[in-house]
Amino acid sequence: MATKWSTTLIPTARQAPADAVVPSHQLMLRAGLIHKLGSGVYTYLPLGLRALQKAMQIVREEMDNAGGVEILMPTLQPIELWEQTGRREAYGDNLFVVKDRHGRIQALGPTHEEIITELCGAYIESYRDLPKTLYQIQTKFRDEFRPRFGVLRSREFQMKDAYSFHLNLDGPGGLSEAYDTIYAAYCRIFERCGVPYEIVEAEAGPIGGNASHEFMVPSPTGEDFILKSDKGNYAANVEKCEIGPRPQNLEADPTGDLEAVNTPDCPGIEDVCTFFKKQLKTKLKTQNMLKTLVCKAGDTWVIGVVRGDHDLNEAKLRQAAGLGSLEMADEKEARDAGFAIGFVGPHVAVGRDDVQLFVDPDAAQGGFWVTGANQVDHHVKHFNWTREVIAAGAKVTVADIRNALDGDPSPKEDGGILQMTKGIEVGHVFKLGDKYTKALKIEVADESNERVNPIMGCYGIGVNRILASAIEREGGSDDNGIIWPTSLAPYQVVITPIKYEGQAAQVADQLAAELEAKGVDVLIDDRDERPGVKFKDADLIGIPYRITLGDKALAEQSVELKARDGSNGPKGELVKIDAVVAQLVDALK
RNA sequence: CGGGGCGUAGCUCAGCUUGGUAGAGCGCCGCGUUUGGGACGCGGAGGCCGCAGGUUCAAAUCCUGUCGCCCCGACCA
Repeated sequence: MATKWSTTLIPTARQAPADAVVPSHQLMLRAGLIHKLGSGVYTYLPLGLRALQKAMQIVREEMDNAGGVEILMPTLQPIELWEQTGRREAYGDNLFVVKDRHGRIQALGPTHEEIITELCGAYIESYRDLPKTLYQIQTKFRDEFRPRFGVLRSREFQMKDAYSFHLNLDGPGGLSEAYDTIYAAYCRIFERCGVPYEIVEAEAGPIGGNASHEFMVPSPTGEDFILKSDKGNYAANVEKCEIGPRPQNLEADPTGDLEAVNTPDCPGIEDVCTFFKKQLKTKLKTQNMLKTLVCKAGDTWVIGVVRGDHDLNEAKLRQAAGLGSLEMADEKEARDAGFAIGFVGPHVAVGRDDVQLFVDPDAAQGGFWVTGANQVDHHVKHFNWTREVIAAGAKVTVADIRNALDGDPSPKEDGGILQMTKGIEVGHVFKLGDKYTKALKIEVADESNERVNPIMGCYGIGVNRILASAIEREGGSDDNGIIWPTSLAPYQVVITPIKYEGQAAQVADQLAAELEAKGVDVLIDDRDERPGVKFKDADLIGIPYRITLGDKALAEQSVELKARDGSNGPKGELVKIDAVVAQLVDALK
């Protein structure tokens, strides 16, 4: 049955609440798709739910096509599982934790690797049971430090998460095969949803190599930074993006004698520059400073040096050091170990055999450098690599350890230049390896009856982000409101009688029934409102086609058909009543 | 968690500096006139001025605390 506007709940608004700052958020509120209950928590109203369900159904169909089987796992998860995999710690405050009446602690699932792995352990015993791909579409909870942009970063959201289990990485039934299959399914999903997307390489994790890709919808409101080569053959998240070869020169001559400068209370790069300008009346640019970051891996200190205006990429540093894990050092611990945090310079490595020193090519240069003096409240100027570090007996390794920037050379070494854009992450595929099966001690018997940990892949899609990005996309909205892709639109057609009575009401009901019989979702605006209000609302909620029933057209046995995207002209076209259903069904294919 | 800002009608906001009967526009209800792109007139409803203390004869307004929300930043499978 077609829905009558008067019976459903579509609270449209002329103005968006002041809270909303990005287009999709404002329009989802104004069009009555969602209602905010608290920070990062939203009710899906009828229109929003219908659009969400359309997206879910597309995801479901394509996951099924890709060989996935649907299950539904609990939101409430025993904290012990999270402790066993070390992720209670790793997830930290982002994990919602609740205590039940018996004092047992549970996590509200932000993702389900632990749970699916436990499930695998319960029922999958032999290589004969593999491979297996299971998925669910479910509400996830993350205690985001900063929810924002409406449903783009909320604390409670809909996610499709899939997990596959395998004995091997390669070959038939291997992880890579499932990965490629789901990768292809994702392409179909986003195509069907009508959202433009780009696939970028993402941080690979334990397996390394090409083990992770993100599906991004290009948008200025995206929170992820993507770099693309202008040659079109490379795209990566900034977390992962490699930079092509850059010249280095550690042997350059000093610019002067090393000189200490008293820089009280200036631990940061900006602080020092400001201090130089205000107190010393000397101009100092951030790119003339060396940023020296202290990281720790086990008993070894790993020090990364990048130019003051660059950002250290911890994953790159970890790889350069050949380590499995690495983190920024605890400040107190580092101080106790003799690092003047905030005032560290590369020459701190001199005479210490518990320190590995790495420098980014852009920082491995001659010229005028200011850096920490390895003494609180002091910096040095005229720092020189050869004199201060190499001749002093410390070893330094030059490596790509900083985040890529707009204009950097492409790692493909083909003269390509990296360009930075922003994107909304709507999907992520990831080869996990045996991280979880190992941590939870899940084993299956292989062909020779050896007990082995299966390897896993995980594959996520942010379903409500699909909706937001459909609105954020180029052409997803105009001054009048949303313009839905037909596949996601809550209704494909809205029938707008100028007055819902007499012949107009009859024709409206009849057309609605015929369209519904053909599988088209129809909304009838039966409200007693002025035509202008109905038109504005129809535009705002973004239904792809509007059939307008007015006296003049009806007198000619016709209706007006107007496409929301303007594709059949600003005024639409006149279509005979007995032809409009066929024409619409055709257009909606 | 650090910095900044905001909580007054369903929404957008004024009023606060200089304490003295709580306001506008939109929305809502009633009546009438209207009826092809967010109509008009008249009449109305609706607020513990986020909450709790304090100062004062008197607090939306000043002070303290607290909660909520937003923005920027650090952080982030």
